[in-house]
Amino acid sequence: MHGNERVAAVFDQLADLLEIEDANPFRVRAYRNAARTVRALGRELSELRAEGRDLTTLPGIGKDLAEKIVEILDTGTTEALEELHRRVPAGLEDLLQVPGLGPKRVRALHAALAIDNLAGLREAAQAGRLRELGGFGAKTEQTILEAIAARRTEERRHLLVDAERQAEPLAAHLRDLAGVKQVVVAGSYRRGRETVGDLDVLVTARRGSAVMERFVGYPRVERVVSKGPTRSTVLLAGGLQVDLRLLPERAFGAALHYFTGSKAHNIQIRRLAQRQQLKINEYGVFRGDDRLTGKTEKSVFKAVGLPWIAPELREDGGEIDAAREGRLPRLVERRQLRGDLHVHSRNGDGRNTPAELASAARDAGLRYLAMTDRPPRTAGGIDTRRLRRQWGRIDVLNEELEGVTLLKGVEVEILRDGGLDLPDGLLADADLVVGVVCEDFGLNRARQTERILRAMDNPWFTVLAHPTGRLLLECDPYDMDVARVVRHAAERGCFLELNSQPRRLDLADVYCRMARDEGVLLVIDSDAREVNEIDYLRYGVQQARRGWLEAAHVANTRPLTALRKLIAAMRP
DNA sequence: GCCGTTTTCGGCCCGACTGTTTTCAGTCG
Repeated sequence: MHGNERVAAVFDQLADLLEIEDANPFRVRAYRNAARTVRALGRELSELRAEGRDLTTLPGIGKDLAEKIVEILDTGTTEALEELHRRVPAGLEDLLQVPGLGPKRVRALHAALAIDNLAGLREAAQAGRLRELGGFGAKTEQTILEAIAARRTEERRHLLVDAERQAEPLAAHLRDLAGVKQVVVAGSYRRGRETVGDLDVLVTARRGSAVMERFVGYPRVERVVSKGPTRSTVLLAGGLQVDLRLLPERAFGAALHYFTGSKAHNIQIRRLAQRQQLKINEYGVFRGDDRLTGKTEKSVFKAVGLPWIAPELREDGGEIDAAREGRLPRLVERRQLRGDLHVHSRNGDGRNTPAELASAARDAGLRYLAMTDRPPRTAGGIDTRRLRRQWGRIDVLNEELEGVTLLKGVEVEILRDGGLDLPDGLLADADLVVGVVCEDFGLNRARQTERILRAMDNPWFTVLAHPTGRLLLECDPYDMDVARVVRHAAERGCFLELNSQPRRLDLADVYCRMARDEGVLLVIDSDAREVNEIDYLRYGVQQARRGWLEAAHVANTRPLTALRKLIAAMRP
């Protein structure tokens, strides 16, 4: 662990330990807020520091935390944490991760039974000693044992695409019940985050509808965590947790806003309301005891003098100021994409022919599509004759195709030293060249950055595909100075890709926004291996929206002639 | 510990559900 993540982890640890010590809850929250700020930063703290930037200008970071950041960057920890660790055993932090155990109970366990780790907790629960403690009973003991047995001690996140495959059938199941009016999945799912922790389902229905029964009776429900008249929680097979909230119709908008979040966005909106003597909660907008509105989300924003803000922007990333000043972005939409510049056919590691892909692309509303297979390596080197043959066939195909044009592309590997593994003579004959890193992820930051910069300097280089190499929930991005790569792309005039594969979504939202700010054009590509994956473009678009991108910032919203001009301008 | 166009001190979100209370504390989101 390094850099920002290390800083955030130390702050989270400080928050946990302080909470166990019963410190001022607002002080605890300050640490958690700071951890979140650091994770969402999009820039390396070490770089900001090197640039002499005042860290206290970051939201939620004051003098004290700025000093601690510097200390953690230098030493990996902070004296405050070491000091706390001398008083609070490290194992207590693990206990906090057990569902149902919060700081109060952890402290009680430690004080009364000297329990300071998970093993000790399990032993005491099995021996039936927990129930002797005030506030604990046989049921709690049982729940704790089950949680430890199932290793349900840490939260798991799920890819947006996986969550969608659970959410949509569940929503349909609820809509099928007579009396149900609206079913919306809110939360980070609605904001289009690349991974989601759980689903928040909001439902309005006629009085007396058996919504909760319908919900907990859904066939994929594995366990009912809680069930009440307005709120229930279940765990689906596969581990996704779903909260359902049954709402009165007049509060639907307020609840939709509240449960869409993000938390940080909501706090800012409520603060704005407070200044106008208003109170906003999930039931509506209030002045004193008078309920002013709440039926629609738009009415909630309007009550605090703002236009409706797209869910993708609600991360407390400046969207409220932008809304107030009338400079919210006109976010890119899926229907504005006219092409896809990164697709694999049967000539590479895809499953369909170029003709099949072309017709699928046309059906998906696209006007151009680049075949970007990678020429196979053979014993005698790289087989470029096959690629040339494919390009020849594309010329023939384009004669026959109507409504869509195929482009002659190629995916080329960026070598360890930043060279490209195909000769310039071949690249020059392609309509576009997509560069990828597929080996040597472990280079150090300086070398990895230099490698990418050098590759971009090749005169035929067009797009840096999946620029940071991350695989969500599987593999962290390789260590690279993204800010420098973005600036270099701006100088060089080449594109950066936003890869729409749901496990990539690379570039991440914060870097999309950085690219936008630096004047770099992005390309939203499907990287499809089969016709169905062209649909993945919608995930890319949603991620782009989270990065504040408008159609003007996305190269493949341009007509083909305009796109060709952009590419020509990059070339000698 | 942070923050400030009502404040440099005094705020900082709060309601639902569970399991344990015998009228509510703790946890969670």
